Amino acid sequence: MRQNKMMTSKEIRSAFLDFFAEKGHQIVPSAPMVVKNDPTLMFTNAGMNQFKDIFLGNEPVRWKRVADTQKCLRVSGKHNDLEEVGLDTYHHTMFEMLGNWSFGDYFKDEAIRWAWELLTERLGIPGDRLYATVFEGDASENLQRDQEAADLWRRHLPEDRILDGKKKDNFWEMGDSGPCGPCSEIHVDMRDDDERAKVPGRQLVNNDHPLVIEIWNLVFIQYHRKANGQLESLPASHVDTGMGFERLCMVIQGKKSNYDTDIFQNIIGEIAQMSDRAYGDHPKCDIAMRVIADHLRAVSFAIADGQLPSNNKAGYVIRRILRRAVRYGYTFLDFREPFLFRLTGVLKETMGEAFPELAAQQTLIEKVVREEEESFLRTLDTGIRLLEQVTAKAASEKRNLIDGSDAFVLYDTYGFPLDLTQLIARENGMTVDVTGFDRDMQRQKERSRNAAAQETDDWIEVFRSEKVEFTGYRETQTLTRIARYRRVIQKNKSYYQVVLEKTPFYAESGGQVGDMGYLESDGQKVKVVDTRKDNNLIVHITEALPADPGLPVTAVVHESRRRRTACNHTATHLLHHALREVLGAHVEQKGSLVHPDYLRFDFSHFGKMTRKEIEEVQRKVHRMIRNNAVQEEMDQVPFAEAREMGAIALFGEKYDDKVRVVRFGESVELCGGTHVHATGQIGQFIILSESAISAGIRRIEAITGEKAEEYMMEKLREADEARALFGQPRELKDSITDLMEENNRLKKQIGEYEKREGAGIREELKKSVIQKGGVSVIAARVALNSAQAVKDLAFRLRGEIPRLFLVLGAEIDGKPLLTVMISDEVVKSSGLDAGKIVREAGKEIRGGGGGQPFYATAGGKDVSGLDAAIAKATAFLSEK
RNA sequence: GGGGAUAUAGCUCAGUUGGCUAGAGCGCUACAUUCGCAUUGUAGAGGUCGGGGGUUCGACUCCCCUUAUCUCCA
Repeated sequence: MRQNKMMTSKEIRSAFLDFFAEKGHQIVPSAPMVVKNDPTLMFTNAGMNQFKDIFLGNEPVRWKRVADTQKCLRVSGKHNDLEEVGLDTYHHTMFEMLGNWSFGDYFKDEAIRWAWELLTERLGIPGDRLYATVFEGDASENLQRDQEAADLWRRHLPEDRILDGKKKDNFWEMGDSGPCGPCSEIHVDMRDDDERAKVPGRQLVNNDHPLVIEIWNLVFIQYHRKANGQLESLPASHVDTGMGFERLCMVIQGKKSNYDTDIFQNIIGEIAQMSDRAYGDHPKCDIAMRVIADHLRAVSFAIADGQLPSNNKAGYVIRRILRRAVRYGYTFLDFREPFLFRLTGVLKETMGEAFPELAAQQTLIEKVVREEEESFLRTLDTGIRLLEQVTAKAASEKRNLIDGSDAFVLYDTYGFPLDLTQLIARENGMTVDVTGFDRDMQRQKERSRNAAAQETDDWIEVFRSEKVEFTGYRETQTLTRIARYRRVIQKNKSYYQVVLEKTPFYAESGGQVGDMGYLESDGQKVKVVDTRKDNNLIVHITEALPADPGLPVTAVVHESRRRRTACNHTATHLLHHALREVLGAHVEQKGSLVHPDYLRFDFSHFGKMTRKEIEEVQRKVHRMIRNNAVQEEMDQVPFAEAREMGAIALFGEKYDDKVRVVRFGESVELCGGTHVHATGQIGQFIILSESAISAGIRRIEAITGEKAEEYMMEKLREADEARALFGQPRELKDSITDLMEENNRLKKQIGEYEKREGAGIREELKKSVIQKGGVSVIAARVALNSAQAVKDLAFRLRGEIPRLFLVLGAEIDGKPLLTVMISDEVVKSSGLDAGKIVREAGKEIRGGGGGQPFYATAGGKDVSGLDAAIAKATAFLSEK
C-alpha cells in the first residue's frame, strides 16, 4: 500500500472523528459497554445501540449528525464471538466500532461520498482495492434493487466492482420488528499482486477469505417492519454506519492480522516476555497470547465501566472471559501464578488516552483482576482435589474410564473445565467418557430452555401515547389510562405487562427496587407486583387486567413501602457523601441496592474501615439528617453544568446531556430515583456491617427509619435488661467482665468441689447403686429441669462409675423424659441396647425415642407413667 | 430466568441412616525451651453450626421460607 509513514491507531481514530466533525457531525462519547434497562441486551454490541430509542421514535433527535467510536462486547446472545477469539486472527470479544449517523438529515449520497473520501483520501487506501455491495432486491418482500446506492457508487467505482448482495448480507434489521433498510458494504482486497492477478477480488467478496474483508457497513434506514411482517416506508430516513476499528487499522498498517497492529502488539510483546516465548513461534502459544490480549481488554473496560466480575448476569460473563484468559495462560504458556493483572499497565498506556476511564481506574482494575485470578486458581485447586476422589474411585473399581456424569458434576457445580479433567485423567492413564458428559450437558440445556421458554403476545394498543410521563416524584396516586398491554406466559403462569399514559410507579433502576401497588378501575383493583424498565418504557407487572382496559384507571403506589425505600435511597446519597469525606475522594460507587427494608452500598476503598471511621461516617450522616436539608431537585440540567455543581456521576452510567440532579445540602448526585422531601424524614441511620466483596471493593449494609428505630430499641432494651440484672447504673462492660471473671473463678471452684465431693445429687445416686451380676445399677427419678442437665449428669456418672447401667426419669416442662445410659463394656458383654430399651419403656409414658446402644432418651406425654417406665427399663437388665 | 452446590472457631475445612455432651490443621494467648528469634513442647482462650419457622424424645444433620456466596445453562 502506498503509505509514506504508517499511521498509528491513535492517528487513525482521530482521523475518523476529525473528518466527520468537519462534515458537521457532533462527536459523542462512547456509551458504556454494559447496557442497562434493556431486557434483550446485556452488552453494547454495535455502535447504534445507544441511538436505539431515536430510531424507535421514543426519544427526540438532539443532533442530526453524530459520529463516535463505540466500545462493543460480543459475548452473548445473537453475536457471540467468545469461543472464536484467538483461533483466527480477526475475532474479538471487545472491539471499537467507528460510526457516523444521520437522523433524518443526509442520506445515501453523502454517506457514500464521505465514506469514499475518508478511506481513499484521508486514510490512503488505494481505491482500486475497494469493492462495494448493494442490496439486490427481494421478490418476497416486494423490494427493488437499491439502484440509488449502485448509481452513487458508480461515481467512484467501475461497474464490475459494485456487487449485488442478498437479503442476508445487504438488508439490515434491528430485530423481528422495527426500523430496517438496505445496506451497502465496503470490502477491501488486501492480497498481494500475484494473488490478485490470479483470482479477481470480486469472486472472494463475502466468501470468508481472510484477506478480502468487509470493513464498513453503511445502513440506510428507510422502512419500518410491523409485527405482522409487513414493511412500511418511514417518513424520515436515517443513516447508520459501522466500521470495525481494529480491522481498519490492520488494513491501513498493511498487516495480515488485527493482532499485528499497534493496538495489540504492545500487549502481546509483554505477554511474550512474561512467558519467555516469542509470538509467532508456536501456533498454540500464539492463540493463547491473542486470547489473553483480547480478553484483557474486555475485562479491563468492563471494570472501568463499573461492571465488576461477579456471580451473576453481566458480572458473571466478565468473570468467565477473565477465566478463559487465565485458562489459556495456564495450559499453553505455563503461567501458574496470577499474570493477567500485570498486563493492565501496558493496556493503560495503549488505550488510556482515548478512554480516560481506563487510566483513571487503573489501580482498581489491577487489584480486581488479581483477586479474580487468585480466586480462580483456588477454584482449580478445589476441582483437582475433587477429581482425585473421582479417579481414586475409578481406580478402586478397576476402571480406567472416568464417568461422564462425574466430569459433568465437576464442570457444572464446581466450574472445573472439561479439558483440564481430561488432561489430569490422561496423566493417570485414564480417559473421560465424553459422550456421557455431553448427554448430561444436553439435559441441562434442555431444562434451561424449557424454563426460559416464554410466550409473549403482541402489544395491544388501547390509547396512542408518545412518551410515558413519570409522576412519581410528586405523587403516589395518578389518574391515567392504559396505553397498551400484553400477556406473557411463562411456565404455565401468565402475567400482564401494562404501560400507562402516565404513572407514579417507579421502575427498578439505579439499584432502587420497583414499586408495588394496584391499579383501580371501575371499583376493581388489580395488583401490581413489580415495575420494570424496558428502555424508556415503564412496564407494570400485574396478575390480571381490569375488566375494561379502556376505562380510566387510578394507579396507586404502595405508599409506606415507597416511603421506606425513599428513606434508604436518600440515606445512600448521604452515606456516599460521608464516605468521601471520611475516607477520601477515591471512594466511587460500585453497586447499590435500595430496598424498603435495607440498603446496600458497594464502593471502592482499599482496606477495612476502622471502627472509628464507621462511627465517623455514621455521625456525619446523622448530622445531615438533623440538619433536615430539603431536597432540591433540578431536572433538565445540562450535564456539564451539573458536574460544575459538584454532582457525583458514576462510571459506566449513561447520562443524557440533560440530567436530573438531586441535592441534599452538600450531597449532590445525578439520580433518577425517588427521595424523601427532607433528610429529617430518614430519622435514624445505622450501619449493620462493613465487609469486603472483592479486592478494593467494600460493602456497607445499613438500615434507616422505622427499621433502624426498631433495631435501636431492641438494642436499648437488651442493654437495659442486662443493666437491670446488675441492679446498678454502671458501665455494662465492666460489670459483665467482672461477672465473667467471677464466673470463671466459681466454675473452677465448683470443678474442684465436684472433684472432691461430687454434686449432692450424684452422691445420692451413687449411694443408691445396686450390684447386679457385676453391673452397677442406678434407677431413679431426678429433680432436674432441662434435658441438657440430665444428659450432663448421665455422662458424668458414666465417667465415674464403671460397668454402669443407669436409668433416669425426669419431668421437663411438664413432660416426662426417660434416659438410659449403659457403659460400653456392659453393652459389649450383655448385648443390651439402650435405644431398644427406651423405645420399649417409652410406651409407659406414651412416647417414643431412641439413640445409640450406650445412650438413649425417650420423651412422652404422660408423666404419671414415668415410674413404671423406669421400672420397665431397669427390668431389661434382669432379663439378661 | 432455570439447575446444581456451599454457609460450622480469626483462616482452610472434617462432622456417618438424626443421637459417641461440636472436632482437626494453621493462627492467637500464656508458660516452658533459648542470650534473643525461629523451632519444639505443654496448657488455654475462641462457636447464635448464615437468619427465621417447622418435624422430633432429641436437629450441625430432615422439611419449608429467606439472605449471601460459588458454579453451569439460557
